[in-house]
Amino acid sequence: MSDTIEALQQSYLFSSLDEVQLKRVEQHAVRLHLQDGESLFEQGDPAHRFFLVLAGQVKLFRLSPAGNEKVVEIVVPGHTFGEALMFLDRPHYPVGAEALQASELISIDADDFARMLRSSVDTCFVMMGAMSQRMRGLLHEIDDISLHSATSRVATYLLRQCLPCADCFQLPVAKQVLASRLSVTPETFSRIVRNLSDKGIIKLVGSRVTVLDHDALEEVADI
Amino acid sequence: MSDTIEALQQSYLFSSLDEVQLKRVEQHAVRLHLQDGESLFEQGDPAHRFFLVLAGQVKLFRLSPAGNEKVVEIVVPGHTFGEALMFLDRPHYPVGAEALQASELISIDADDFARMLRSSVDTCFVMMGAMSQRMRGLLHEIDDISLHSATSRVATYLLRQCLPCADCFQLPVAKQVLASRLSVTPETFSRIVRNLSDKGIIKLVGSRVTVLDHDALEEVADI
DNA sequence: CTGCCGGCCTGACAAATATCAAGGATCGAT
DNA sequence: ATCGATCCTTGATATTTGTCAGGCCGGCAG
Repeated sequence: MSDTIEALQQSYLFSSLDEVQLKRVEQHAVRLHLQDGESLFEQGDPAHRFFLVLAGQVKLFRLSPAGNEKVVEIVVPGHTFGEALMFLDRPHYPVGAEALQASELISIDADDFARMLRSSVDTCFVMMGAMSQRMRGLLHEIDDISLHSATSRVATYLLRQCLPCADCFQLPVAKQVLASRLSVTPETFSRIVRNLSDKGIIKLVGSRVTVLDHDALEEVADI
Repeated sequence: MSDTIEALQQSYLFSSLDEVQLKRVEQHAVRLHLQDGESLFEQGDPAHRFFLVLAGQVKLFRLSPAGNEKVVEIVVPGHTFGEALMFLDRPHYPVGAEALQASELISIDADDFARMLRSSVDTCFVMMGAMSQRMRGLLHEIDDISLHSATSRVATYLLRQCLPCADCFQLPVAKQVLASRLSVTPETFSRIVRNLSDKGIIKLVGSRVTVLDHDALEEVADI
């Protein structure tokens, strides 16, 4: 079995497809490599393809008219992006995409995939489940931005990151990118982190974070 | 043909269903009436049903731990809400819902509708299109909140509202609700509107808005 | 080694927005 | 018409966060 098919199968979006369908997807799929900092598409470009990340990191971001950038999502290996657009009439990417590291992607033709979807209700349901979850995520973000302070957002983020490991982890991206993801300026991010350090709630060395006082951090997060 | 079926047919979500399917949906559908201010469900309630608004207005909102409220959407007749949840595992409403006026709704059983969806790929596609659009809306809102000032948001809202009619319209909801929808406090909303009035860009009498200087408003909106 | 560059931190300051408190308008019910 | 409740507006003040400018540090090329 081809490399590409194997990679596809491991992503939940394609998990309900049978052999024939997968082969068909593969025929319209293209592998591509992005260098660190390379742009994949710009906000507003017509959207004929969607993507699966195999390795690396890709940031999705919106630009303000003034040129400010808000990172909406950081896509990591195993995840897809842009697939929800194929159900719109004349789809355009609502965000820009740029690699944060050297990255490997598979790019899939949207029209062909949509045609194929018509023969797999199961995959439609997988798709709808995925979209529903993403909507929940977006809603949560709106909630976060409009009902919580910058400090609370940073604290919440730190708590989430330290869930899997025991109170200690690496920030997965540059601080300025993270700051944008959390809708604060790099300066404010730096100050908030410093504040938490001063209070003995966390320790930060480079991009290595240690949560010292979990309860206090939850207090600040104001969940 | 029954009242309910007729109402369903007019909503895009059900537009691809045939007679039999519609009848089936109808059997699990319930009409309900809400009084002004009456709550439909609370944030966190298990979500077994979704809704179609026939008349009135329903606000969807999130609550912060401190009890602050952010209006996420104001649902008007012909539109559905809550349907995206049926693809999640153990769905809970991520928002609360409350009538802003006396309202008429149809409530539809989610599980039954989902079962029926399996026999109508067309409707799946309608559904996915709707979800995709809603995601675009949410993304736009994130953009709005994090990349634009309160003034810009208010101006943008006013511009959108005056698109259909010629520079003159009624605010569809109480100002405090609108303020929350735009993620500002009622006080700030009031001040912004006053500011625009003082500059001769708009005129506001009660809830009747007249846009006097369209260009200037676009300037402020900073689209 | 040395100097440069990018990312990050810090301080002083400015701006936007929220908060608190009070007064005024509006509308429906009596 | 009057009363009361609710919504809206306004002013004074506080807070949060952003902006600008400069300095620091670490990695990398010369």
